[in-house]
Amino acid sequence: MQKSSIQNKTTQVDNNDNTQSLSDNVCFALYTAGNALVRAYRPLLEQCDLTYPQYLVMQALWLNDNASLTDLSKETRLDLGTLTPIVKRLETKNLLIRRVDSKDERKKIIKVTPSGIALKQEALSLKQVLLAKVSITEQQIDSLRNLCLTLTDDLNRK
Amino acid sequence: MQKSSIQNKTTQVDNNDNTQSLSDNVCFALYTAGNALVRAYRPLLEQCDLTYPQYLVMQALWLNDNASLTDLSKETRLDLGTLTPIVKRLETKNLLIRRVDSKDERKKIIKVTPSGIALKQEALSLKQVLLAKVSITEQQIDSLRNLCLTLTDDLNRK
DNA sequence: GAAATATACTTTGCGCGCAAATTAGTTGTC
DNA sequence: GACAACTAATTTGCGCGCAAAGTATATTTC
Repeated sequence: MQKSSIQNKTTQVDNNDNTQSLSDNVCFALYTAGNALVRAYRPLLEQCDLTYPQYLVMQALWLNDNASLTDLSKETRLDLGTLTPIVKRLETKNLLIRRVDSKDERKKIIKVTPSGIALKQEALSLKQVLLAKVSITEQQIDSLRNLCLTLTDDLNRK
Repeated sequence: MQKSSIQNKTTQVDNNDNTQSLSDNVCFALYTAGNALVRAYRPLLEQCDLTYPQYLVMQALWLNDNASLTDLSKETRLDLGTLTPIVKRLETKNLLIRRVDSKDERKKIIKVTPSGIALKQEALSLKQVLLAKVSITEQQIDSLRNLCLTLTDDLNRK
């Protein structure tokens, strides 16, 4: 249920810190991998004129069009304050339109345009290009994915 | 050596995309976990008056003081253009000083101050607080760490 | 030893990511 | 139907993260 005692391997009282380099830290590894991912995606997504977060939003919409901003926020796990300007930029690129929900005028309904739909195939194929650079097995990728999802839920809890 | 053929499970030519939600993507999972990590660390690091990247830099220095900016950049995997302002902020917080290397006046040597050293114990203990929220086993954490490191190397290669 | 090349760091510009404050519309309570 | 409480989206402020351009010092080449 809870983490086991954290100081049973050394005689030092407080510093059970066997860290020799930052790479010994999950946190660092995770943080760095996230940065590397976005960096690696950048030149690929450039040909679609998208940033990675913009790409995420488009993916969410390709799966679930006509979502409200709040819906998108839940799906992408991005803050509303982050999402608003991203969606606005995608609108100026003509990939989606935002209209007020007539049933609830606080809500904005986001709808992909034909241009936005046209981008789908090309953009989604980039994932294969990226994964081709990766040496780990599909099983490991799956394991990585699940560990990340669990960790995210753990960290978001309370 | 290389990824196996990518279209042998479906009859569709191009869209072997069985994605039902963003969570089916490693990339999304990784990106989200990185964000969740920084978000979860924020309130903890607040009592040290550090951001997560600033914390990373301090950790690097606690392990290896008197490093040049380029050394720090390699250790933290952060761009020099990212690092410069971070280190400046840490200097205004009196946690480190920057001085020009007398042997090579292009280099800046970064040295932790006594205040910076005094922060070490408290700051490093925060990791336990964070990990206590996490439900995955130590083995899984280790596996996650290694997968992230491998992935990072893969993505940074070429 | 002057010119070309390389290296170390800084600056600029832009897009996040998010906490906090704000605006506007909706629902609940009386 | 007025007022309070809530919800949806926007705005503001700040610190990244990094590509690209700029500045200064070192090294190489001739």
